[in-house]
Amino acid sequence: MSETRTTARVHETEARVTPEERERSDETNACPECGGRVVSDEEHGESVCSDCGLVVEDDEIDRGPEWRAFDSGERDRKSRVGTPTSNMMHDQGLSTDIDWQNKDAYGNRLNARQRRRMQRLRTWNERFRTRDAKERNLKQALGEIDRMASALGLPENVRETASVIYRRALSEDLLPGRSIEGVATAALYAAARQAGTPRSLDEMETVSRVERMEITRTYRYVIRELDLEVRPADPEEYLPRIVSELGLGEDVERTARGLLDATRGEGLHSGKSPVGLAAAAVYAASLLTNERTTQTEVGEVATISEVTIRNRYKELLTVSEGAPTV
DNA sequence: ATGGTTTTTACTGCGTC
DNA sequence: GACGCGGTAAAAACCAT
Repeated sequence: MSETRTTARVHETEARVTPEERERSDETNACPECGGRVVSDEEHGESVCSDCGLVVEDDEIDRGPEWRAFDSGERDRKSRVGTPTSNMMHDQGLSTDIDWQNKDAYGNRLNARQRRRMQRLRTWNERFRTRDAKERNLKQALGEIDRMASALGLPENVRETASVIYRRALSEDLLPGRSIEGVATAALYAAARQAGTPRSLDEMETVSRVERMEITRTYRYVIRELDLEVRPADPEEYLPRIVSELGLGEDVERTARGLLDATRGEGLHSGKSPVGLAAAAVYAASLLTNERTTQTEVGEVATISEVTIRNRYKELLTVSEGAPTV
């Protein structure tokens, strides 16, 4: 879905043309036949040459009132100029509303047969409209997912997964009451974890437009409702990124991985934040391999406090004492 | 809502460059 | 003196109940 760029621009905002400008521009327009002056005939939506009568443009939209009006009251009633269309409305304000009252245009009551008919029309009209709303919703969400994913440097397949999750959430009606942003973020968060390239909540928070609490709440909700199975993130999955962001070498990563493996069964990992463990492992490994870095630096790229790194890395080293790694 | 656990914040002292 | 590091206490956040 990467190449699906929206090619169809909805509507270029049309420059408003005041009647005066139209008059003026018409003056300058020459008739292609006889070279005479072309004037616009608003009443019929045509542009006509005043000399030879050639109709130059006949498909203009006539924005004028429907009939001639002789006084202001009549003008109000007969004008067909309504609310301007706007891109703020997803359908440009052009969708149809079918009145709930069972009356015809003259205010007369409809008979039973007509009422049933109208009821059916209402139903379908509503169905089409909500389908449109979902499409629009999806479009926005996918854009959002794309934006966040690239900000976090997440690969293509994660975006795929995220959009699948989002689609499912949408089709199971999980959206009402929740923000598009929030669900999109939750979907991406889940997708990243499933793909083995997790991003911490802090990172998600920095690229998302919704705040942490909503992300977690929505995330839990989505996971539960869709029965997504997400294992707790493995600290090792954070290693490559932390290491590379610090510009450390391959053996640091290997050593860190060794430390994590060596301590895996010791109950050290459970209940602790995976990022914290990973950060600590990297720091410890940097000591072991003499590729120095500082706790502060590691903490920064992993968004973890130095205190946590200190606590974790001491545990890592003492527990893995017996089994020297490399 | 509550309590237990983990993480963060803020502050301190020590040693080194 | 700035910096990296270690430690502590209290606050905040998180999670299961």
